[in-house]
Amino acid sequence: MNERSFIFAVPMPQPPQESIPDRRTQILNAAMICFAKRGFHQTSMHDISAEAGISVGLIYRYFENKEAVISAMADRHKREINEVLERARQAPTLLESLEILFTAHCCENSPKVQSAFVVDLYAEASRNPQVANLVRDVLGTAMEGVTELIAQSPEAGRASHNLTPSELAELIFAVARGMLMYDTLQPQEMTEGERRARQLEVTRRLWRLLFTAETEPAYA
Amino acid sequence: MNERSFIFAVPMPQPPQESIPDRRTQILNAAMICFAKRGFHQTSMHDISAEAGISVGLIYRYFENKEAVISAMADRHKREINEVLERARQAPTLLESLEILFTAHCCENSPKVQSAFVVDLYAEASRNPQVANLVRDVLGTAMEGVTELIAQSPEAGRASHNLTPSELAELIFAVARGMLMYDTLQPQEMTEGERRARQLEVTRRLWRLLFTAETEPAYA
Amino acid sequence: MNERSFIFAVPMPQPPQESIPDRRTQILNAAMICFAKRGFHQTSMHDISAEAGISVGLIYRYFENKEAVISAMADRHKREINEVLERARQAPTLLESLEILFTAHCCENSPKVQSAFVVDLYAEASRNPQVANLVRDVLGTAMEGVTELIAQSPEAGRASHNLTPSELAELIFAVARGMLMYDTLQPQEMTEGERRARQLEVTRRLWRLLFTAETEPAYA
Amino acid sequence: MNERSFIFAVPMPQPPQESIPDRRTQILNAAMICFAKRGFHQTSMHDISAEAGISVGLIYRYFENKEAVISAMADRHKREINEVLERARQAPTLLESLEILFTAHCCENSPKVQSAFVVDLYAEASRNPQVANLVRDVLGTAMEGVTELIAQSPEAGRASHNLTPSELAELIFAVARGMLMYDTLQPQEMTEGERRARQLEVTRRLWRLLFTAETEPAYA
DNA sequence: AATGAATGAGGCTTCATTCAT
DNA sequence: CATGAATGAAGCCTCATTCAT
Repeated sequence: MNERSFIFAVPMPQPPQESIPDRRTQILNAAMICFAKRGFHQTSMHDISAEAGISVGLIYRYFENKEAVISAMADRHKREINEVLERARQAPTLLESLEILFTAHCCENSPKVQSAFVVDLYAEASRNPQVANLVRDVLGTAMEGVTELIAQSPEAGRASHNLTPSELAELIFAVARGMLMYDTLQPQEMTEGERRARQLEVTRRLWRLLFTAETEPAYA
Repeated sequence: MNERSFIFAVPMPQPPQESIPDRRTQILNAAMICFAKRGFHQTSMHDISAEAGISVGLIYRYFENKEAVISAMADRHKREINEVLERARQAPTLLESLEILFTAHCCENSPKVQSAFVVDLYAEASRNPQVANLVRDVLGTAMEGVTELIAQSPEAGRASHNLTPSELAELIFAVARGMLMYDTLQPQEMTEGERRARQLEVTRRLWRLLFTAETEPAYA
Repeated sequence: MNERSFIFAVPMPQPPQESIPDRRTQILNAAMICFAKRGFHQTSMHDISAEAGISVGLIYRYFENKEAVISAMADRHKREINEVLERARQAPTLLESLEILFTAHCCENSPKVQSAFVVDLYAEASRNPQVANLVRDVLGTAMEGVTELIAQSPEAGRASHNLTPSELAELIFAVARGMLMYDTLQPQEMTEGERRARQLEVTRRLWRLLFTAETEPAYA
Repeated sequence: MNERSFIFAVPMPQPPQESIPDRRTQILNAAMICFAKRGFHQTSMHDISAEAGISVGLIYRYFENKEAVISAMADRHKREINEVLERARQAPTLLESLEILFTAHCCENSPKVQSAFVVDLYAEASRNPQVANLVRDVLGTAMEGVTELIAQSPEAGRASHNLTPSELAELIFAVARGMLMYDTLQPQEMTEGERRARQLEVTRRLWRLLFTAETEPAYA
């Protein structure tokens, strides 16, 4: 949850934050698994407590109610996206940045963003304005970040189209969301790697299109 | 499965089903409104019956259970997409075909496909294999249709990229799904027209990119 | 619930209102028994449903929630008190009127007012303003009725004190409430008759005091 | 049961218990506030601990369970009533004695007897025999005390009725309880003073009636 | 065909009570 | 002595489903 602490916790004996994740995190991890597996509203508080290996009542010491768990989850999602964005910024090329950004949902270590969860989150957004605001906010931040990355990247300058960075970002995000939605249809047995490959295949095709100087590459 | 038709359809080919929508249709219309408004699992059978103006029990005469209503809904969605695809095929240009195809979800007359419903459907697909199969099937058919349209279209030939029709269709559908997901975030007060415009704006940008001969527009 | 209907329903074949008390009444009867036995907040919805011989869910077809059952109960109590008041008005003497009025809570046929219930109602009134209003209203009506009865009764005129009818009513009601509260301490095995006798004994002593012309009776 | 005293009370007889109210008292004070505000069964152990400013667990060090808190509360109530009775005995006239006795519930310093609590106590008595016994005991003692006061008072002798001291006490207590019950209906904003005045007004009317020689006041 | 009363399992939440620290 | 995290039973309420009318 706070990878940042690695920077400061170097000489410390036992960094308890890492080894014993606090209860909220434990519960949110369990909730994410359940939500991804069954959806928000199909997940019972008992499901979460069982997944977390604690009693039902204990959840209520850390969250006011089920709604609050969903909100906290959405909130954490926001923070995670921001972290991913941060990492994406540090990639050497635009393409690599985008690959980091758009495969976070299927290749991160276990209890991270999962496509089913994100699709559910959008579905929820359509009826819960609070969730809608949050998702819009996440999306806005991420889009700004990418827009900026594009504006600064040398590839974008050489492109053959006349779309603005912002328009490009919009297209890129649309394709990413579309592929994430598509991911939902893949049999659950598919490995993370396969999912990731499938996503990248299509996405790469798009940005090759967007950020390639001219027709030359293919038959040059 | 229009039970009515057994009674009336003896001598005549097939007239009354359309004018007097049968109970199943009436129920599915009501269900679509509820599903779009509240989601599958937030919608109670009572909600549907109230929306349809009938009793709860009556729904069970036409559908085995709630699950069956969702399946039938998905099924109808499939048929509707196929109809839209048929209409799309008859458009004079590829661009127009695509516009027909990709705004069905926001500009059709009332109880038709709605973005929240489709997003929910994908979410459902991720946990219900039957729904997943159905959605995959719909998607497959539609993609084949579009692939074919592209293959036959003159614009595609003049394009500056070297993507196959199938790859292009994949990209197009990804963007469409992505924009549909985005639609979910729009305030509910937005009119159908505004939604449609928003969707098309981005989508058009994509195909202008895909189907335009050169940086300098085709007519230069 | 509507004894009044006797007036109109004379020639009818089968007066269904009486023989099959409607569900609300059935539930309220059960609730009264439970409330008297265990108190409002110790009574579970399951207790009520079991006492009524129906399922828990059914209660919710007739009452929005538990609170609503309590309110309806209080409301019915109000109507019952008004009926008792009506009967009391028709008694030949003031004393008899008062006896009717103040023994209703312990001598009526089964699911009627019970002292534990009334005491609980007052306790509830102290924290639920809605209940407080209702109780105040009942009390106000009853006090007005009694004040009027006193004002019109010949006994009151001959009394040796100089208290107004309203002051007398206030005293009478205070004693009645006090004895009702006392009733709460009686072992539950005590019969209705014994309870009634106990109440009357003290109450009679009061009004003999209030409505007797002079000291003469005792040692005349 | 002041465990503290074991530590300090070795040489001295019994001084510190009073100045530093022990934990039990602190808890009971908090409980009284909660019980009066919400009723026994609406009050959670957490409510009490919060009101007392201690942890929940600590309550269990001093009371076996919630039931025991209620019992102890009732017990303390008994002792308090006895204290009041003692003070009442020392008043110069019967009227003054009674005034002391019957306004204890609304004019004492903070965490003392409160009408809502007493009404709840009687309600509880109707279903908990142990509480019933205790209340009966309190009442019996108080009544005996008052009966004795009446028997010894010169006013009682001059009265115009022929009721025995015991019968008079019974009437007086009934009115007092009745007014306490009535107090429950008063808006919570009413000050202690107003409540007290309201109570006394009616009660005084009664004893003026009981202890006045004649229609023409005693001094005519 | 149609109704809607009825059921009861199951979900959310609270709370008395225990116990490791 | 004191804390408050933890448990789990129990209460309120909803809802899919059935069935007599």
